[in-house]
Amino acid sequence: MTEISVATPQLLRRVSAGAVLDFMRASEAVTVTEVMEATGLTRATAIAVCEDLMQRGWIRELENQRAFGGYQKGRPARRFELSERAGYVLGMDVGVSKATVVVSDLRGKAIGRASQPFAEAEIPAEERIAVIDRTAMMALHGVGASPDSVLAVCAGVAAPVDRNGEVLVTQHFWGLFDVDLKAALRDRRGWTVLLENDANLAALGDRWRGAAVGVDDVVVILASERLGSGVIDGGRLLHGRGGGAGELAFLDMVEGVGDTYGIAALARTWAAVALAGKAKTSLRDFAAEGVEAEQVFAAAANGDAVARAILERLADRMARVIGAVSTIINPELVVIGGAVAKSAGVLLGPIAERLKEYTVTPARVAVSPLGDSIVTVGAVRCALDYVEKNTLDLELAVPA
Amino acid sequence: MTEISVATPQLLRRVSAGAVLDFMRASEAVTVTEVMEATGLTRATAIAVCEDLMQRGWIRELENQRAFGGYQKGRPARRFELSERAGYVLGMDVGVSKATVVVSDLRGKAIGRASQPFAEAEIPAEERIAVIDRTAMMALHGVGASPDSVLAVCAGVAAPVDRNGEVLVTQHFWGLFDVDLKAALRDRRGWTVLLENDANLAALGDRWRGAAVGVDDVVVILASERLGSGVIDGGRLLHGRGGGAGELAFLDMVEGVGDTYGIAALARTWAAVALAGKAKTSLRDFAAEGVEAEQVFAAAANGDAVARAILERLADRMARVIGAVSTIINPELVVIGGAVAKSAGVLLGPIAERLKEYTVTPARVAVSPLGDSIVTVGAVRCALDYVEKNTLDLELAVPA
DNA sequence: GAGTGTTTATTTGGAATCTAAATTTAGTTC
DNA sequence: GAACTAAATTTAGATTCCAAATAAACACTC
Repeated sequence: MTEISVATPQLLRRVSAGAVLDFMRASEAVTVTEVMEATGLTRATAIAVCEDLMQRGWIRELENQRAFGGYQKGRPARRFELSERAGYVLGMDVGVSKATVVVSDLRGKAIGRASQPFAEAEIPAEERIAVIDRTAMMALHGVGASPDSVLAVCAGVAAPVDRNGEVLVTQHFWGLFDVDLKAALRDRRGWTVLLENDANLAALGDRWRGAAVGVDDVVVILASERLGSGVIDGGRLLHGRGGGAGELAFLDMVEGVGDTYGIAALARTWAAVALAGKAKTSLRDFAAEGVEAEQVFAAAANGDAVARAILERLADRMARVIGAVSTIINPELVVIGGAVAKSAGVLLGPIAERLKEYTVTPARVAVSPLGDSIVTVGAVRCALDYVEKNTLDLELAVPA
Repeated sequence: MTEISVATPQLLRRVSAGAVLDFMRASEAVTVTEVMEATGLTRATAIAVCEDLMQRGWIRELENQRAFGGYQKGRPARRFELSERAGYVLGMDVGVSKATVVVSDLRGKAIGRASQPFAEAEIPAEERIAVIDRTAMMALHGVGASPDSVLAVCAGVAAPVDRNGEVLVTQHFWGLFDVDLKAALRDRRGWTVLLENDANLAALGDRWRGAAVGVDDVVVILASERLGSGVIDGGRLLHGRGGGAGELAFLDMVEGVGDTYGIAALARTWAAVALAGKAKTSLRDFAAEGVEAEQVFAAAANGDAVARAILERLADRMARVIGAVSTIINPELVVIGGAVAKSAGVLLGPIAERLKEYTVTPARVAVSPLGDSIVTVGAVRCALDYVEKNTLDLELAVPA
């Protein structure tokens, strides 16, 4: 599509086509009459737009119209449908120890997935990129999709990313390498790569298909190993100056902790301490070392006193964090996400109870059902957002 | 202007007119050629649009073109200019004890002002409205403007206001009366009234004409009597679910304070405590009661030890607040605003020094030059934003 | 002061896009 | 097969844009 700088008559078609496309994304097969009703366009225009979009490859016309619908009379309507396989998007979760890639069609259906570990935590940048690229190619190959058909890629990383997708502050492992993933994948595959903070993607993901569906003001806390959060206000992600919005490290100043550990990390640590100290009681069921967070939750469920004390402590800590967030951000809902979320349900009650002590505007608290795929789900959503916003500027590999 | 639901040819003119208007708002008298260069439109279209806007009354054509510019050759260009007096906006600061109203032209120039005290803190709603209305009429009368020429009104109140301008949570004095200012002024005067939290308006104001010009990620703390803040991220105000975003009451959980006092309130209180306790030393210059915050700042400047200790304490407290904000919101700049701002400059150094202890992403800190007019300045900006966004849907009282 | 050059205003023609209304097409119902 | 229905297509008219040509107003030079 040609670029449009000022208001030219072509802008109209652009607007109309966007409206029709939006409607089709939200529907199954549709008739022209339905398009007219949804968009307010006249029949002539609606048909012209549909034909336009067909030629570009974004939608297709169905055969066998008779097979559809329960209508009886009159000339049978043509039916159009989003060509959900006209292209694909990739959602990536680039963690410390592994890379995960999800292939999604244009309706957001995940149709492929691949995951590959990094050999070690501190491998060189190009090797890291090679692993990521290989994982992406594996995932694409698994669904028989060509790299040319990838319309956008979104990658989540555990570093602050500003709203332009730049990693400014070097932090954690990422800064050590400063892998320029955007340039690398653009050069190798010609892909458009969007970078985003993993907690921010978790927020997008959970708002799309998690506990926060339909909620415009929500904070999603990735709470397993470290605490980080993605903040959505009025449906928009908060970034801050350098992408650092949503950091929760101010807990340090309350408890003097050196870093912001998440639920799983703390459960493990506190359990290990309790075992080492050989306090009066229990945690009998655990091996003396290598205690896993899930074991602590399980023991608490079985009535183990020490484990329950740990959960109490966890709940209080989370209530403090959520209380502070509730006060300053005032979300409607706070979601606890990440791998630990499936266990964290038992914390909801205690957290809600204590929350009132720490804020006068307590948010609802929930756990995300998305588990550890919360970041890739968000990455897919982010890539789809880009594609949906830029559809009419994108060219498909196979238009006709 | 007729409402447009779908993409009709009139939409084009709308877009073009908007672009021309935006350019004219940012310029003095302009020629058609300048409009062409700024908007990309052709001469014919630019002229048509200008004539359109003239007919609606938003711009005017200048006589005596010869008088302008340093150009020499060719046919003299017609010159157009924003009709900055085509209508007015009102910016209101509705405080606990008084109401202030500023009249502004369409270029944002304050041309009138009036202020009226409320007889007592707890007067009935209708009386409160009557005072506000009377203040507005006084301000308008002062500049010879008719109520019909008011295009929008924005009022700042010390209560949470959500992004739709609704006061949800009843809080402080406001909730006691629940004055429905929007409906009252609409019914009485036919005005469109936008409600907004006072700290949010302070943020808009300071970003417009204060210390935060050009900064997209900024937090403005109204810090005189109570602490409240307005958060702007990516140029957009944060509201949260019920308009409560920007509350800073989580300090409570650090120091066990019952409410969130601001700088002036604390300076006064701590000074009074020091005097009552008759500690070892000084504050000699103050009367034993009725200590004012400014006196504390003045005494500190003169080397008074107790006063300096109070400032140290204030700086530490502010550093904690700003530290927490810096971490979770990550703004580029934090501005201290309100009446106390002019004295608070001496705190900037100590605050910046301590800030590093409380966050790893410290923001720059500044004081606002807007003093206690920061809220009305923001209210004017907010009302202008509304007018500028809706210009083509508004009708002027005197078009031709 | 007549000729030349520059800049702007105005007019004309053409293209894209929308709406609205009339006409054709393809099927159902009786 | 005639009447009816709903969708598709065609045609006409309006709006708005761009592009190019023409006209006007002024300055500068000789």
